[in-house]
Amino acid sequence: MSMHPDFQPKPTELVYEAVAQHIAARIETGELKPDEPLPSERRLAHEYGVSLGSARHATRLLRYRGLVVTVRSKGTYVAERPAREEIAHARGPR
Amino acid sequence: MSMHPDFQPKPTELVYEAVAQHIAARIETGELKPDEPLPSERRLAHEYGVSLGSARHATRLLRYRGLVVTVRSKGTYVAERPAREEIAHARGPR
Amino acid sequence: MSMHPDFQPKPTELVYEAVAQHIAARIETGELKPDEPLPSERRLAHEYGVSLGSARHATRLLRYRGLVVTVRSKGTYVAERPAREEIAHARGPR
Amino acid sequence: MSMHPDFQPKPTELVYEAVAQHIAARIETGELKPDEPLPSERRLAHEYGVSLGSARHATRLLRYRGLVVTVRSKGTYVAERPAREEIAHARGPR
DNA sequence: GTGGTCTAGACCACA
DNA sequence: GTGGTCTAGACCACA
Repeated sequence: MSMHPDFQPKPTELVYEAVAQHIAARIETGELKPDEPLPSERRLAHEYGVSLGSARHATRLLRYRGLVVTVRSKGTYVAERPAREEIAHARGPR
Repeated sequence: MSMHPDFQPKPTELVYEAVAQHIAARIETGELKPDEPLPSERRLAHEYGVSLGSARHATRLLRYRGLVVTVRSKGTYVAERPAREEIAHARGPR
Repeated sequence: MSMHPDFQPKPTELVYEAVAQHIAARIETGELKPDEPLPSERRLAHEYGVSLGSARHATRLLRYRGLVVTVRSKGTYVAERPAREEIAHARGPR
Repeated sequence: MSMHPDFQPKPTELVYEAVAQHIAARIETGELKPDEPLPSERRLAHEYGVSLGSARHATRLLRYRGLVVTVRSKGTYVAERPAREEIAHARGPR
């Protein structure tokens, strides 16, 4: 169903949280680079085999966490590294 | 971003409505006078920092409201005062 | 290109008008019945091989002409016969 | 004025013919490759320092001569080689 | 050099 | 998963 073999949410997990963490990992590993666009929300929904609403919830979560920035009518982009680290600190060091 | 310092649409506002109201105010104050041409739609898009489509939507609105008249291939002009007042009355006094 | 073999707009025609008339004919023949939903605008765009904007323009036209009613977030439906006939009369018999 | 140093139409030449021939030469030399888009007509007008109308006249000429194909709302593209040669023959060998 | 039409495709509010 | 809004930018008809 999903195009991402690593993406196997446990039945107990929230689907949008699982998607968000999977995308976050793709950013962390550099597969998705700063200032590059994420796939569109429709495409993410399709790639992960989830509903459009869940894909949106996932990108909203990433936005709140500072990992991505959304430009209306243009797309959602991976945030630049400094912005991402500031946010990570605000939530406390790992 | 925009050349008009007063023009700061809130993210919740419709962009074309905000542009239309800003232009309407410029007509009201006499900055744009009867029978004078508005800036072209391309120029309005640039001045307000919006897409051509939104600028066109804004002038269409002003046309419906009787504030301007459009002549194809020529331009869009501020309507003469009587026409503007008729319309204003039809919608009821403020 | 398009899924509707009858749909062959001439290059001189307005695309959205051609799409609107083709859909109107499908309503007239009973292929699309009162209170039934039209295909979504995205689907219409795909079926007729036009952009989403043109498909939207076509349904807007049908709405103005009273042939369909649109419910936001739900879809666009074929208007009930009485409403359609009122409108047709208002424009005069053919 | 113009960005193309080679482009120096003689005062006796038709401007659009001179532009068309300059673009034809850019295709011939491979600077503009098959299936690649030409600059937009607005951009061509700017690059060659001519009016928008002259730029359009030039691309229309190239279209008649089979050197480019225009896709409405998309752009104008260098024709594939076979198509170009057929046309050249129809006009007689060089 | 204007307004008109059109493409392709993004996110948003809502149900 | 719909219609609504919006971006960016193409060619077209006309004056």
